[in-house]
Amino acid sequence: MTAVTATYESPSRERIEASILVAAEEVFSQHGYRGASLQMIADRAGLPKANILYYMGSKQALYVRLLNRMMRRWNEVLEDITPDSDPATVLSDFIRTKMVLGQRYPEGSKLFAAEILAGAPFLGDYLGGELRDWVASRAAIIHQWSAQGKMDAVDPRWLIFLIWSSTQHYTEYSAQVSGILGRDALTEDDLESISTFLEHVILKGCGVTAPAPNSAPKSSADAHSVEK
Amino acid sequence: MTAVTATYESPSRERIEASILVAAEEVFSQHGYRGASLQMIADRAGLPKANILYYMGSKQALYVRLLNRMMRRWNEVLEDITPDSDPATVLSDFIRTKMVLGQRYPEGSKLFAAEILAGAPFLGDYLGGELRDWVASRAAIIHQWSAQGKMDAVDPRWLIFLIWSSTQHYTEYSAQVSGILGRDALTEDDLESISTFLEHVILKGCGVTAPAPNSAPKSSADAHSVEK
DNA sequence: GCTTGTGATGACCGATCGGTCAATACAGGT
DNA sequence: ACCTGTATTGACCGATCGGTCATCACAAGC
Repeated sequence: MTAVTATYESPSRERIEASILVAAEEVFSQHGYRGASLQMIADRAGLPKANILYYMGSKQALYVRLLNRMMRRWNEVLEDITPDSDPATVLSDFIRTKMVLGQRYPEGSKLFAAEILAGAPFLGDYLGGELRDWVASRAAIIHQWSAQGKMDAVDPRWLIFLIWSSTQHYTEYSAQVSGILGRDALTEDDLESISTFLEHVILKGCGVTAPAPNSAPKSSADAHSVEK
Repeated sequence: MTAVTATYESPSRERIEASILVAAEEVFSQHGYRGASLQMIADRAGLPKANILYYMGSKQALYVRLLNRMMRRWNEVLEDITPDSDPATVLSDFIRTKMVLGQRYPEGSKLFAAEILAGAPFLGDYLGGELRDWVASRAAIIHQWSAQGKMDAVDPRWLIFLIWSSTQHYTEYSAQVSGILGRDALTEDDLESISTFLEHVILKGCGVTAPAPNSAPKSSADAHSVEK
């Protein structure tokens, strides 16, 4: 093999791989690992089945690759916070970031959900390791906020789970939500309305005082209006 | 056929059917409709595969029967509320009932979740019909509560979804929750702690005055019995 | 023009899928 | 003993599963 061509990643290859990943994410997220078939993925990608295996190696490798990609997307938005951070700003950012993430990668979010439903056979280590540490560190900071009187003395873990569940609901249960609302999909207004609602209820419910005095960088976070 | 024996439902038959339903609920909830196989169900039930078909007719009939059973369980705990009901009591009961329901039927809850993830191919009509009406009627009452100044002017639909998502999270994401907590399963104390947390945050977050700490009949303020 | 490495794919493999069926066992009524 | 309807199950069906492989197309280097 000539070194020149070997190190060169053909752009067509990248495009093909990307289309396979998109198709696979759709199928896996709908039917889970076992329920998905390479034939369905191939049909959706407009390729013969053998090509899927040529580019991805195996069904499992393709699945793991999708999971890793989703974990990477997740990690990209994990910002650092300190006990000195303003709880209102941090929690508000957290809620809105999770909402945006679920809307940006709906198939990836559903893929993750299906993996958890199946008992996390491939993500068990991640949950008990990396993610567990992330939760522990955040929980410690939230705990300090409580100790400093910045918010109610709630269990930080339950608060984190509350934000996760309430935001992810709108991507993973999109079939239920749109079925009940009688709409095909959520509109931009819906999403803003939901984000504002969650912000209002969770911040107020945790006894967090109004947003930071210095919320300059944030543009959309100060849209709260509902008050009693 | 002799009428005597024909109308008689053998108790052994009921026992066998029940064991099949239990096994099938486990497999379907983990792998979804497509990912589940009759062989897996048969093995878990300790029966030959042909018996599953003999008792249940087909894979789809078995699946639909499980879904209907879960919907029935759900409907059993849907109590009637009126605009005169106390919001704190109703919302508190709602939260705790949903938590108990998820713990009592974890496999059924996951089955439901997998069905929604797959796009609700079998429950589409239910979501857009019966359940949609249920949500609409509850939303109307919650809206009246807001108008009467009993709580903040939040969108009732988002509130209902919030309670659904935050409670179901602990059954459907049990693999994630226990992985992060480093525990095999949630304890009784965990469940009480979570229920109290959700009650606190959601009621306070919606501007509802807190009810009695226990789910027992109210003691403080307007002790007005809600039940029929 | 021949070689070589990469991309592409139909044909095929054994295993498993949902489902059918014939054979068998068995209990109750006559 | 015989008949009849139910219960049980191994064997089998065509379809599909994930995966392999031989073959072919094609562009680059010699």
